[in-house]
Amino acid sequence: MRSAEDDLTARARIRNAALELFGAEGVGRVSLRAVATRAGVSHALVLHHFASKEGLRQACDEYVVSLVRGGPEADLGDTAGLAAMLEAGAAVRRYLGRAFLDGTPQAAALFDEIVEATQRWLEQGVREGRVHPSQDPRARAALYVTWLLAPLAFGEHLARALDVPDVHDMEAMLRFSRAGIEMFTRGVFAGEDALDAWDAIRKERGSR
Amino acid sequence: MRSAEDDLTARARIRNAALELFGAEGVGRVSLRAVATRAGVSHALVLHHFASKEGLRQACDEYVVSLVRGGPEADLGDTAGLAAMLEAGAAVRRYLGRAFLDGTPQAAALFDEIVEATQRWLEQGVREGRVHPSQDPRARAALYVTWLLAPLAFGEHLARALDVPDVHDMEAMLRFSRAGIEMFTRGVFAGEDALDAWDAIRKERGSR
DNA sequence: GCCATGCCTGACCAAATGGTTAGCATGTTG
DNA sequence: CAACATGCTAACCATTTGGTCAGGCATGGC
Repeated sequence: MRSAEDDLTARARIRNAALELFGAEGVGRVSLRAVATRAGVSHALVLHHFASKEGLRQACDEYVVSLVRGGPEADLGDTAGLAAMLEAGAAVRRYLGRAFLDGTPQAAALFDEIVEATQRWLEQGVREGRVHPSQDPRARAALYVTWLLAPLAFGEHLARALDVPDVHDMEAMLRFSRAGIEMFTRGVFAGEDALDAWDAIRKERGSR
Repeated sequence: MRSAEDDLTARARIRNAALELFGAEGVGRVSLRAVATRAGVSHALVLHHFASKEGLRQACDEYVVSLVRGGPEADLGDTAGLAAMLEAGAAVRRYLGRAFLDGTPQAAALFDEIVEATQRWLEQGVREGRVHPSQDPRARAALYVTWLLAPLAFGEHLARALDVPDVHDMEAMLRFSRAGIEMFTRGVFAGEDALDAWDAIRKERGSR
């Protein structure tokens, strides 16, 4: 791993080091010195390249987001575009999870893009009869994306619940993606009770 | 709000202040001094009561978790137990999201509990015919919980996608919970294609 | 009155932090 | 060769940080 890192420019090495540390500990708990040490450079060089800690953080954001964008946006079909995100290294995933929680502008933009693409994809599916229509396509797309992204934030706990070392072991992914597809295909609830209950609440509130 | 806070013990006031700040900014970026100022006490008192920053953080964890546990665990039916979590103040929600991401022991234990209760509840539903059976009940329960918890981590983005100021406005909750129930009731995909595709991948991998 | 106890603070400390500056190599270009 | 940009560092700085300590100020029991 080190040997693979050695031929990267110092700038890239610093960015990678920051990515790992920020992802693992949270931006606030990581000092520029720690980043520098991990990248094998002086802490002044970090500032030289990124001007400030905030600058470094933004660079990380942009880099990660560009990693996820990767291919053409149009192929965000199914879990495809999202898969790229989930297949990234553990460090990148943790970083992304934090970026979403912190609500950095880049993460927000990325989220919006994904929702947009997903909504188009779902509506395309509706037209082709592969996807059920929804009363509120926008809300469904947003929530759908949220669900697909959820393992980013809860991966560690998911892994523990499934009793695997890492959610992104192929074995684990297969297992819980199966559960996900199952729910997306057949739903969870057998009857319409929950929907009816919701409608009742809606009506009650509407009449107040 | 101040007047409501005034009659709390200083210890509680400090804890609440920490909760808000930690949730909003992340533990690493919040200083004990900032917490003290917000609570209207000296920063020495924070240490006096909680011994260290880590102590304060643990106290927050325990408090938040106790809030969520609230009622008897058995009534974690449907979204009930989870609703408590989602209905908590924005600050508590953000804090929880961070706690899950950071993987604090208390958060991990809470997650495990919820998964356990949810699995029992789902299996009960299966026996009563209200819930579809699953090939892998454990994985389904874990993923289901993850999905219900997802708004904790992505609430801000969800709100933006739905164009509401806060995901927990009643209006917004009704809207996206409807979408969720829709998906949980009817699924998303109309055919079994995705399931078949998964089985194909499974078979291919298994034969390698 | 007086001492004990619990809540609370100001002053202090060593360490760490983000950031600046001057300067050292190492090319590269005229 | 001189001039100059580039990548990099050591030394330094002001500020902030988590944490300690001695003591103030109530309250209440004796």
